[in-house]
Amino acid sequence: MSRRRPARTRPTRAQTRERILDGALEAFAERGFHGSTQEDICERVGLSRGAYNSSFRSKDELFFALYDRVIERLQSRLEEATACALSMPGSTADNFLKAFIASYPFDRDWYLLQAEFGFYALRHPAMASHYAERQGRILAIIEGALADILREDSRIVARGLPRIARLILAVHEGSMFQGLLEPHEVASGELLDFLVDLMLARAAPRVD
Amino acid sequence: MSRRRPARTRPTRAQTRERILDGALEAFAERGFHGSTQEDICERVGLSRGAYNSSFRSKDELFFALYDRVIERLQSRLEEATACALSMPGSTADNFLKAFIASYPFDRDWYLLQAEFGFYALRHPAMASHYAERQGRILAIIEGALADILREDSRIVARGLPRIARLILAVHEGSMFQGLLEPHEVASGELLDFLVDLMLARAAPRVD
DNA sequence: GCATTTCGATACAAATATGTATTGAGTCGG
DNA sequence: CCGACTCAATACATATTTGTATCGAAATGC
Repeated sequence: MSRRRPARTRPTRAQTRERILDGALEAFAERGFHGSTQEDICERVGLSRGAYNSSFRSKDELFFALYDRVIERLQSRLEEATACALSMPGSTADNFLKAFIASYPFDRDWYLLQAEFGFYALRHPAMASHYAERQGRILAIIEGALADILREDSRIVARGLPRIARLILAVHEGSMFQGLLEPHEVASGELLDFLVDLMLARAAPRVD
Repeated sequence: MSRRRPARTRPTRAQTRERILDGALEAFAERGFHGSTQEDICERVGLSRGAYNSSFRSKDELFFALYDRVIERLQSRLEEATACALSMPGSTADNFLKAFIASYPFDRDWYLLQAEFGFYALRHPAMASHYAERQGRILAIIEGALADILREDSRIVARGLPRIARLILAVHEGSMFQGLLEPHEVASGELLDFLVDLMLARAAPRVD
């Protein structure tokens, strides 16, 4: 059949773009934004700088492309986890919170990269609002989930959902850092679980 | 008198060293480690690269020198605050914790720099243990202070002092970040105070 | 099939950063 | 005072890194 296309021997543009982003994720996580070079990024995924420069106009453009990809993935991941956790009936606030927290990415590269984004934003005011807006969505997801699951648990809700969401986020970040620095000292999720215990402490927090 | 020395017109070596470190603190905070150049650092304090290269053999050497200076300052600051807070008799756990927390540096440059150190450590395993050891001292200070002031408050202590200290540290870091990103949304110390409220919540955190 | 276009590799040019060498002013000991 | 020495500024050489230009292979449209 003349219609038959020869098997594709060359990857599509989008595919190589993704590969470059993969390399950038690794490189940025390992060496930071300024510490990563084109060569460094390309080597990791077996491409040449030609592909890099053909796909991205500048380092900043790549950076923001990667940023969008990461945020989108996190967002859908959290939304999915929330929907899933909310769908199982009869789960307690405690269960839900821990399940939700467990859905957070405890991934080294991911954490380092998103921290990199954060510090980039802190250092470039123009970026700050953009980043804050994205972070706001994450906070909104957390708040929404909390509001749903804790509807009756007024002793929690009364403390202010937004602040609780921020606290969860803060502990997650700080805890990730400590966990990566001293893996044997801090288990992933440990501090967050502890925080949840504190928040949900029954009227009589048992002392043993 | 022949003994009389002419007034010194040239700064001592140590003084210019300190000035360079000052410039580096600013530069690293604003642009990060890799993003800062010798020129950048020197300009901020009105020195030339000659002074830089005369004072430090390499960028890494400067980095570690700055690191030591920063850690020392934090350590003495926390120790002082602890001693001071402990010395006033009759203070409640709540008061103490908040006073202690207030003594933490909520300083933008300082935070960014120490974060820079942290990520440097995460990325250079050889540095990690060194950094962790320093952080361990900070944690020990917090633990010690907590142990002293909360001696009787077993419902807190029973939860595990080390974990509490780590939680405080984690919240401080995460809270600093959020506060710098959205100053109008998150007041400095707000999340830490909130955490303390959670931990010290009276047996009946009932809301009404 | 063949011409055109696309994409990625290689080669090249320019900019930037680091570290060394040199120079001259400032300091210290006799 | 005077020579030896120290330190910081300037000038220079080197090394990286980026971005552009060019070229060849591969895909697409007629």
